[in-house]
Amino acid sequence: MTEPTPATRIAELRRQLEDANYRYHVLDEPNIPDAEYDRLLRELDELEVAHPQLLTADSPTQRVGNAPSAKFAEVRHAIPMLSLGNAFSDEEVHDFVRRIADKLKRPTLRFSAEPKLDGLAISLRYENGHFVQGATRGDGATGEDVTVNLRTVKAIPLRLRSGMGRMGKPESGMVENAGEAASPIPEVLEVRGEVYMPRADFEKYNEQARLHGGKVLANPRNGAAGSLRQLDPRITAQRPLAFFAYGTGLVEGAVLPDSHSATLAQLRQWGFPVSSLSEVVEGAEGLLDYYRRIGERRDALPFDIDGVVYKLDDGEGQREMGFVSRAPRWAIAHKFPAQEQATTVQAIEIQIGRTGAATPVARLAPVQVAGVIVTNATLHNADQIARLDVRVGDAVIVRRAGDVIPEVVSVILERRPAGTQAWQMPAQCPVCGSEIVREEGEAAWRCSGELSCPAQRKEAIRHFASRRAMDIEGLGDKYVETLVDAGIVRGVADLYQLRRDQLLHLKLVLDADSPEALAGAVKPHLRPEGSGAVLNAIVRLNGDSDDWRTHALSQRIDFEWNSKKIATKWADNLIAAIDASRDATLERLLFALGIQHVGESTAKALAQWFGDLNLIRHLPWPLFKRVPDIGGEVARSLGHFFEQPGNQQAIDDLLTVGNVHIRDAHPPSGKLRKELSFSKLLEDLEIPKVTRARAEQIAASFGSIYELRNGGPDLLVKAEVPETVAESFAAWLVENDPLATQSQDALEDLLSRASKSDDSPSGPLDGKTVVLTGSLSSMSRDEAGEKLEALGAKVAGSVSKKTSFVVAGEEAGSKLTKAQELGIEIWDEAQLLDFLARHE
DNA sequence: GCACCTCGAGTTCC
DNA sequence: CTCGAGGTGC
Repeated sequence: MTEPTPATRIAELRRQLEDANYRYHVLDEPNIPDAEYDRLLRELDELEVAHPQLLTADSPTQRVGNAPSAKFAEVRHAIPMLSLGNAFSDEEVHDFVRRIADKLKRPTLRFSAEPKLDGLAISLRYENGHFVQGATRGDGATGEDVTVNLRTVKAIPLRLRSGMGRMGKPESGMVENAGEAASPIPEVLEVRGEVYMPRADFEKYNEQARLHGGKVLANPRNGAAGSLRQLDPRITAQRPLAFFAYGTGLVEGAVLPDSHSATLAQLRQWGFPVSSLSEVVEGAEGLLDYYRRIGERRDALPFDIDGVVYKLDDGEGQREMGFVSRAPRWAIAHKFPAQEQATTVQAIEIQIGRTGAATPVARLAPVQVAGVIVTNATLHNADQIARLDVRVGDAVIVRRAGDVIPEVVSVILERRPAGTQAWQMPAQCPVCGSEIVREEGEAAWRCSGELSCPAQRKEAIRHFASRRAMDIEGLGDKYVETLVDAGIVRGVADLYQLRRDQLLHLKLVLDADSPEALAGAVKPHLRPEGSGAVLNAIVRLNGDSDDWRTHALSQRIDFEWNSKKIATKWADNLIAAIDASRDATLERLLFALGIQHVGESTAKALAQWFGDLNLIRHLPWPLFKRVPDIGGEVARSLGHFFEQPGNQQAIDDLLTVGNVHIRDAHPPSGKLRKELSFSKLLEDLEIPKVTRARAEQIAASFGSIYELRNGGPDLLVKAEVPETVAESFAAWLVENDPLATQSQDALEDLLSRASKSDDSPSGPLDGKTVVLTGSLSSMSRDEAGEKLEALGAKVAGSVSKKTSFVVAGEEAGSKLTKAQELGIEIWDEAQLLDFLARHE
């Protein structure tokens, strides 16, 4: 036998290595040991180095990767990568099948069912059989070019197998075989699939990472996604990534079989790993049976899955069903219920919210649920605890509801330790000691301390500064906490008087966390001087002026202050953000005040109808009911808020001392004026004995309420109003006097100005109700909402049959599903942009 | 008085 | 995202 030429040896080595890869990743039947594989790879590498002219991009040696690229290029998918509708119950699967059966008028339906891997969807492009480009799914239309990283994934073939070579023994698996005939290699082939990290490899990787102090991956899914987004492919090459193909995109120069199962078989022939769990089943019963069988095997599978996917198998049926938005009507993802775990309750604490609501929270022994460590879980309210009978020390089942928020599902009673006691809502607020009370008929218990409770005050300030309210960036929870504890900020108006030096001192307090850290920076001869109120605050904060911290801090402050070593950027930014928030819209300010039952939507309505804070803050509260969607409860709450002198003072402080300016004050809406006829107004004021009929009678005789106010009861009697009613009226005026003086101005203002203003300008979306869901790539949902509102639309938060249309972005969830069920028009981002462009 | 929309409020983790 | 409850129309 003669020595082979380098070219033939290289070809032979590549064939062997590719074959080994194929057997390992696709057939799951390794034919050579890892060491042998490495030896062949090394030999090939040496030959290629010696004969660089023979090196090709698709050689197995090229998987290791090259130097980092600066950034990923964008790749436009020739055919968009779809998203899938979701089903969570048997019922929804039946609906899905029924919809198809009805439309196609077929009694039996064949589906291809496969597990839904928890990884990262990608698209691979092959030209004349060579892997040329790979991209992430991105927004479905455009993804990122991660070709160099995908090259390092050994389960992804760099060249298609022609279909002529040895295919191994026929699969005992469930994929329908397309036959052994040679299939022509398409000129262009896009393969869609999922890159994932096998569980065992993920564990092994993390074990090594921990050993070497490297970065530990959070879960296999994040591991896969993070690995593909590495700028340096050499890092990706070290990550244990795998791949399964589940479909195709653009195909040119060849015709694929016209069923999903046969397409999968074809992909397998070309050398792609295809899940051997794929199966063709019939009807809803077949799907549910498949779902159940996979569910039973879920924990034993070598990879994470979050459900199964059903696709109508035949291409003709798929084409007839078509698409809704970007989701096919012929496929659906059937999700498994949120993963559950057992753990123990270490404590049940209560949190006090902005409104004083006392919410019990379970502190749990840390446990991993669906990929994240959970330590807290809400128990919603006392009723929920009573229903579950959760006790401290109990073993409980925790679930991440909707895969996000952890909740306690049930108690494992068999494991309840002896001597536990039923949990009870404490009688006093753990923060301020005020009584915790329950309103008649309400589920929530509340701390009665109102703004004297530090917890509520902090929450109120946090809310005030939050993004959707006054949007003071940089004022995080921790700073609010410390500012309030130190007594520097008592109410929201104090924010507007914060000084830079106060903030700098504060930051030192927060950053100092160990005696050593402080001591190192302290120069003994530097004594605190002139730090005044802030130092006092620190002393108070530490509770003890002899405390080491207080001494060390005061020294360090001066030292750092004098040597100008304090990081000032945060303080400067915060001051600037506070300054910027001085220019506010009425709507945001109203929302920021944190009035109970007044959220964004109600704040907006109030701003639009009344237009002026002075009017709103002095209005007799029953009049608020004239605004659509405001009823007795909300009106009363507004009244209660504005009746508190403290609140009025806070508003004054904001406007005068704080110099907050309302940008969009305007006269009241004309529509409001129509609502407020004199008789309706009288009725609204809820004056005892002034009934509807009486109100009409009075209104007929007088021009305005002020005529009455100033004329007194005699006037009423002259107008043939019974004396008892007149007396009641007079008594009401006296009773409401402190408020009435201001209310008179407010009312007068309202009545005199409202009639002059005209009403909302009309737009192309007048009267339409729009719901936004999912994420848009060209703008945020908020921005899109503003633009739609500018055109006259009402942007709602949930879908109902009143919804005019739904704008569905990426990863749209239940709202899209609901819109589909209700048959509501669905726009994708392109349609929205097009519409906005045409109506600017 | 009931059913159905909406909105408000609270919540976890990275 | 979910739950509870307010508002409104029937």
